Amino acid sequence: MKKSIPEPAVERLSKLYALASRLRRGGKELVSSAEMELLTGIQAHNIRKDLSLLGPLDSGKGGYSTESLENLICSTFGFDRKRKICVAGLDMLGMAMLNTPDSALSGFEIAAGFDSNLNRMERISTKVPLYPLYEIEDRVRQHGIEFAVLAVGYENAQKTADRFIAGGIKGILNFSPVMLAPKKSILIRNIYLVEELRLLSALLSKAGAGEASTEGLDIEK
Amino acid sequence: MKKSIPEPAVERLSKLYALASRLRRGGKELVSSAEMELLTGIQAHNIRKDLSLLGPLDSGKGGYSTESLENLICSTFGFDRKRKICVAGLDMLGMAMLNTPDSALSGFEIAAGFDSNLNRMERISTKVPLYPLYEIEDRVRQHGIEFAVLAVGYENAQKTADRFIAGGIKGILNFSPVMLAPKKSILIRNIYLVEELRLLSALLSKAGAGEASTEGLDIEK
DNA sequence: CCTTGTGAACAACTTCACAGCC
DNA sequence: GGCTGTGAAGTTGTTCACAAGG
Repeated sequence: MKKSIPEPAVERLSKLYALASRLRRGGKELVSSAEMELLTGIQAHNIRKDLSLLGPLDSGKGGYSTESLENLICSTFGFDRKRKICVAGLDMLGMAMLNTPDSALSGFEIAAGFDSNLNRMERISTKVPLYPLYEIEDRVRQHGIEFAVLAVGYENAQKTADRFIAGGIKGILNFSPVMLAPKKSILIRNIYLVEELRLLSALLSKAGAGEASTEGLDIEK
Repeated sequence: MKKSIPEPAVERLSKLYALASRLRRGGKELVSSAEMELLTGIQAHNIRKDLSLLGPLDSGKGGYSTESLENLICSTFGFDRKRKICVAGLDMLGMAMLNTPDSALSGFEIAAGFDSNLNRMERISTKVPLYPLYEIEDRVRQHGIEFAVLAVGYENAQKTADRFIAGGIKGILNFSPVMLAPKKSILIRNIYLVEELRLLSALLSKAGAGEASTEGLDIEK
C-alpha cells in the first residue's frame, strides 16, 4: 500500500503540509507548485514529483486545493493523530519549549516536564506535570509519551537519553551538546546549535560568496 | 583549487571536526574510521571517502591522528577564523543562545543582541551590547557581524530577516516559526522546532517500527 | 594483521520533457 | 495558456572491493 517515500521527500512534504495549512487558514483555496516554490524554495518540479507519490488530489484550474493538499499529507503521515511529548531539562531552552503555546504545537501535547533540580521545579508555574529525571522511565509509560525533547546539560544527556529509551520512547529531539550514541530502535534528530553555526561557516567558506541557501524553509523549520 | 566538496560531506566533516577536537582534548591521539563510525553513526566507508576529498593527512598505525584530522578540517573550512554573530529576539530561546558559555561557542563570538522590547532589554544583565531591532542594519555593519540567530516571534520574523540582509549579513539561523522567503544572496538554515517533531512523526509513520535513526550523532566520551 | 585511500559499481534522488487536462 | 502528473534521462552521492602501506 505504501510506496515507500524517500526521506528527503518526507522532509519536503512535511514542510508543504505546514505551508498548505497556513495558506488554507489564511483563506487561500488554490496554490500552484510554482507559487509554493517561491514560498519555500523547494523546486516546483520536485513538489509535483513528491505529491505524485502520495496519490491523486484535487487540482483545479489554478493549482492544488490547499485543503485537499493539507488533508492528503496529513492522512499519509498520520499528522491527525495527536502525540504526547515531553521536555527534559528545564533551563532556558527547555522552558522555551515548555512555554510554546498550544496553538503552535498543533498535533502535539506536552504531557510532562523533567528536571534534575527539584528546587527549580517548585518555582516553575505551569499546567504541565513536572517530575525528577529519575522518574522518566515510569512516567513515559504512564502517560504514553512518544517523543522527548532533550535539553539537559552535558553531564546528564546520555544518561537521560538511556532512560527515555528504557521507557520505550519512540523519538528524541536532542538539543544537548552531546553526541548521542545512535540506536537503531528509535529515531533521533540532533539539533546542535553551535554545530549549525559551524555548518554555516563551512558552507560559506566552501561555496564562496554567491551560493544558494542551504534549504527551503518552512514556516518553517 | 577547491575540489568542491558535496554538501552532505560538508555536514559530516563538520561533525567529525567536533568529534576529533573533543577526542584530542580528551588525550586520544589516534582514531580509526571504524571507531568514528561507532561514535557518530557515520559509516566508516563514508568517513574515509569524505576525508579523501580534503587531501592527505597523517594516518599512523591505529588510524588518523586526531590532531591532524582536526587541523585539516579546520583549515579546509576556515574554522580557525573567528566569526561574529548576534541574536535577535531575547525571549527564552534567544536568551538561551545569549547565555551559551563562550567555551561552548568556540569559533564564534556573540557581538550583539537585539529585541523589540526596550523595557525587557533594560532588565537583562549581560556583557553583550543590546540594541533595538531597528538598529540592526547599522549595528551589523558596525560590528562586522556575519551570522544572525533569529529567535523573534511570528510578527517580526520576515521584517527582521530583511533588516539583516540589508545590513549585509552572510547567514541566518532561523528559529522563528516563519518560513523565510529564501534569498540567493545569503545562507539560511531553519530550525523550526514543531516541524522537527512533525518530521519525527512522519518518519515514524512512514517507516513503521524498525527503522534506523535519521542521523548520526555525536557522543561523548 | 590492521589500517587507509580510491576507482569502479551501484543506488538514490532530481531534473527534464512532454502528454493530458482544465 | 497554464497547470498537473509521470516515465525517462541525468546527476549526485554512497557502497563496495581491493590495492598499498605501516
